[in-house]
Amino acid sequence: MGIVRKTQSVQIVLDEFRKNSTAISAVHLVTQLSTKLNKSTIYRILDKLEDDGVLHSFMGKDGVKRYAKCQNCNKTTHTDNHPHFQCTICGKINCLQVNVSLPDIPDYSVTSYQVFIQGKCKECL
Amino acid sequence: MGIVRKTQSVQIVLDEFRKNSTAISAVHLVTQLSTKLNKSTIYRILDKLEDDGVLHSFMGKDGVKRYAKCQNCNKTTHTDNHPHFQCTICGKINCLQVNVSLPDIPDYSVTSYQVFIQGKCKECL
DNA sequence: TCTATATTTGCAACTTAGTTGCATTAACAA
DNA sequence: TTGTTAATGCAACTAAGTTGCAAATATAGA
Repeated sequence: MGIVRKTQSVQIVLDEFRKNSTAISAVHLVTQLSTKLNKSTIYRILDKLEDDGVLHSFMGKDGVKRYAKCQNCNKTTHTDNHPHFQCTICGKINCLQVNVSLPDIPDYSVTSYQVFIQGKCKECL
Repeated sequence: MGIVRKTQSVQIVLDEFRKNSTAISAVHLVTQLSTKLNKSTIYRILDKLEDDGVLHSFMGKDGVKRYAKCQNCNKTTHTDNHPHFQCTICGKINCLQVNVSLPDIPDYSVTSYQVFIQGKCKECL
């Protein structure tokens, strides 16, 4: 359904993404905000913010869902063909501002794709 | 530690991958083989087969771990820069025999990456 | 500003994927 | 054939995420 009311809870969640440019896991937010917000509330807000195109989500190799701010997305158009990069040293996940293009794939019609990269980030190199 | 004994249980699990060329989720195997094998056994065998390079694993958008046969992998070298394709109609996930290459990424050193594609497969088009 | 209404929140209980410790069973080398 | 060691089953557990419902709160309209 998306966000319909600008509640305090929504502001608190959004503040975390303003502070932090890296992707944040749902679990991390739940523990981080445990004194301010309830678990269910956080999951529900994240869902709605994703609906609205404010955030986008992806699964980590660990099976934990992560969210990051969308750059140029809204409710109808979501451009998420940018890769996510996880540093194997510090663990941080960032959205990369590069476009990965796929080769031609016979017998399949592609509608969307995600790229997940592992390696070392500038700080850890 | 990898597989050290060719037990019946290992054969039963491998048979499922012989029957099926698509990726299989851990949960699916657990229910499929519930009369023959215990849940823990299946998870442990999958882990070991992945260790040995017989299978490779990846996370679905649903947070469920899936496994597929490796083509040219062994314990030491694992080449998994082939994409996984999930059909949005039939839900099946296949390994594509195409190589996706990444553009040059400044400030990062890449060690591995995964590509996950959604769309329609030949059968469902 | 006040009020009615519909959305949002907190809570507790639940679901589901995956893990662990331990006693028993089964491979397999000698 | 047997002793050793890995593999298995079981039951209990963990951790991420979901759900139903009653109470709280944002907001449109009076």
